[in-house]
Amino acid sequence: MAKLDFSPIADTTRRAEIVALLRRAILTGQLEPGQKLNELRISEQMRVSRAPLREAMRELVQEGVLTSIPYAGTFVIDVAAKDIIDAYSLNKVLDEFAIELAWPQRDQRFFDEIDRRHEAVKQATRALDTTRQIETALQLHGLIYEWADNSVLLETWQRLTSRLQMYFALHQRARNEPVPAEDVHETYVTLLKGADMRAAQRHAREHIDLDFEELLAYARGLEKRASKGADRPR
Amino acid sequence: MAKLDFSPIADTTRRAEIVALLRRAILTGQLEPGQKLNELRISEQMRVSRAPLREAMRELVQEGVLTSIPYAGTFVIDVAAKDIIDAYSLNKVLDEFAIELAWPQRDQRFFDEIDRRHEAVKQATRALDTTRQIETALQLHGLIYEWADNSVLLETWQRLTSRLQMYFALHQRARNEPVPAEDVHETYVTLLKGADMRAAQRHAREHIDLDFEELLAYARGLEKRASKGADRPR
DNA sequence: GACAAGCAGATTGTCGACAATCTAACAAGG
DNA sequence: CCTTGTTAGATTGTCGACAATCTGCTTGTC
Repeated sequence: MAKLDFSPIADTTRRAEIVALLRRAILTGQLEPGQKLNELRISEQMRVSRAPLREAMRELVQEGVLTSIPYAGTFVIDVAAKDIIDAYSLNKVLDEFAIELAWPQRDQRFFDEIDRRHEAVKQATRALDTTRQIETALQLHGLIYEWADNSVLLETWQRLTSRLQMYFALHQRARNEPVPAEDVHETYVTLLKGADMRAAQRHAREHIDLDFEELLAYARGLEKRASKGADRPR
Repeated sequence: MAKLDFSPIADTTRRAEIVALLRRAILTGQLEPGQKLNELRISEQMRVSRAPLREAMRELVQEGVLTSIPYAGTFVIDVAAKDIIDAYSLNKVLDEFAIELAWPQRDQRFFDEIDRRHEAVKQATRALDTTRQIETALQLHGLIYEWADNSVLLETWQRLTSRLQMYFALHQRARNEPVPAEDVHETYVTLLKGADMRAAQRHAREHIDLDFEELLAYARGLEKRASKGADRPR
């Protein structure tokens, strides 16, 4: 028998598709922070009943990108500067741990995959597709978590990533500029392929801090105009 | 005006109550790993329709204590030795981080609270209430996370805690013995109140490793009899 | 004009019924 | 005997309607 391994077939429930649609809308910033999600309106737009929509929303609430107030509504989470700081500082700690775990696990497939993902980032950058650029950059970053062989860690990082992606998307949307054309991941990739684990860990920190400053500035801007804005939860 | 701060009123949705009921049943081991949750049966027992029950299940799936396979069912997660190892090793890293963050935040309320929680553990131990003992011990442990002032970290730890509580409960149930009467938390509490942060971090690691060995032995037992057992997902 | 009571509309939470899918048992064919 | 096709039963996924709750406006009273 040919040794071909099939990937699991796609989820065929409406719920799963709704989750994917909503998540995408939130993480790309099409749904703004604080915005209320009207069940009836969305269910009509998607041509779905409210039951699977509500279940999907429940998932996203637990995922941390939505927040729900009984009998009031479900809202996209608000983004405060503190949230971004918190997420980033935790991300640093997790990164260091992930690199440590993944380090001895690196194999040929790892090196192939890192190049593949790096290439995807560069391609998205050239195409000026900011949304895709964020996605691919996070996927590149996620490689060490996938190789760390710690399911809980991977899960944790994926949750964290949801928010990071959202923050970055909001940031990009806000400044409304073309993204940097140079390749900021070159060093990171090189170090991950190298022999000095400590160096890789150190760089992960510094590299993160780089983007962080910009993002934080944006978050501070958010703080200021937090009072106005219609549809917000109390 | 008297400066009295009211606590938020209780959630009044059936969904929230169902989540609490199910979570408790799972975390105390009343629902065994791998067991299937029949929606119709449970909804009839709880005198609730399937809609809020299903929403509750969706939350618990995202929380990581249930797993769902479309059109097949929702199951209590299986516990493998690797899962316990993964959870614990991540817990170590998070503990170190939490202590670091919480350290400068310690105030009188912190010291009062740590004593209060420590007392609760001792009381549960004296009462031979194993379930409560696990709960209170984890609450004591969670103090540093609450004081760390990092919402993402706290959230992450709470998710992790769900599983730890489940693992411990299963362990206790399996060995079916009275719990140790001595106070294993004495040193931990003392160190957290002290002045040497590094020592506290070091102890957190070692203390964890202590319980860990026992738990892991139990997990290995689980591995062996993994093949049999009826109601399991594939 | 200020304020409380009450009403109307909109929205969320819950329900019971129906549709889609899976599982297991059985029959038919090689 | 093994494999494949069929079918009945059980279970999950989805729907449309109703109940509970919230919000904002109006009304009446002082």
